[in-house]
Amino acid sequence: MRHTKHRSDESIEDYLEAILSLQQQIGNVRSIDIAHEMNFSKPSVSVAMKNLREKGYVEVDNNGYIILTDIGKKRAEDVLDRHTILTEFLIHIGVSKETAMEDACMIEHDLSEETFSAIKEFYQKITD
Amino acid sequence: MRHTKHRSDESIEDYLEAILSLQQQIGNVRSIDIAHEMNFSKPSVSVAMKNLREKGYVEVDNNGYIILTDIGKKRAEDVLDRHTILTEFLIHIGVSKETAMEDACMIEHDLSEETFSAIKEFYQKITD
DNA sequence: ATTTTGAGTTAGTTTTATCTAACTGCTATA
DNA sequence: TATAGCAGTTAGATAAAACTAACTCAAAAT
Repeated sequence: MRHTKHRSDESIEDYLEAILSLQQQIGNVRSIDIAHEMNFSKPSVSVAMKNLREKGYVEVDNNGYIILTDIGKKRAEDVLDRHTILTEFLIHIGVSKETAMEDACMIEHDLSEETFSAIKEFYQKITD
Repeated sequence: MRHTKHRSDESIEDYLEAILSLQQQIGNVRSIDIAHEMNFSKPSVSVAMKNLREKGYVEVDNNGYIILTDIGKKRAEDVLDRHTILTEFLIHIGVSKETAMEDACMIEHDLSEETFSAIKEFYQKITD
């Protein structure tokens, strides 16, 4: 037996999000940067990058820089987009910035497309 | 190294919530009822109940019925309360009932007290 | 030129929560 | 009364994602 609702690929999305975010901040991204950013050990990131590579989300160039593939970039942007909107929404309804960011991070992987869209539209409506 | 933000006791809370919900529906609750409700195997539930017992959340009487302790009941009610409010909020902003329930279930464990309160208050405000 | 440092990998461990298989023991039915 | 079935448990397997220890290898510093 298997639970029907999966917590789908939360770890993958966290890594992709961190990679994109780091790219925007510092340009070229290495494994070690991800480790520092996420507070994980080097081996954890090494194994995770191998996984992302095998799934076609990233490539690694000769200098060890991690490059998002098209699908990797798309997924990373999706997650970051969710993160941003959720954070803004939570701040708008009175949550402190820090908590809003933390909680957005917790739930950004779990919300269905339907719910995310609804929140997005609702937020746009109330911030007119 | 350890991630700072824990996905705290999600499984425990899911079981407690199911127990309370079943109590309300059918009265006395056995392990097998939980297994059916949650679509888990009997051994999974058996082990989980042992865990809940050791943590002081439930007791089991001579007939095999599972009783929530005071702290178990409190925590179960907390989770169910979150579940209800979140579901109502999502429905209110246009999410279908089914998706709202599913998504509430996914995020009810993760939101901070601060965020949950903010959503609760916000929801009360907009439904006046 | 040797040593140190830094990045990355490999191997093996841990934890958690699921699973299946197989057992116990009670209850009810044939 | 014997058997069948149901609830619960135990033992062992699996999977994911983290960890530490220890290695390689190249670049930088002494």
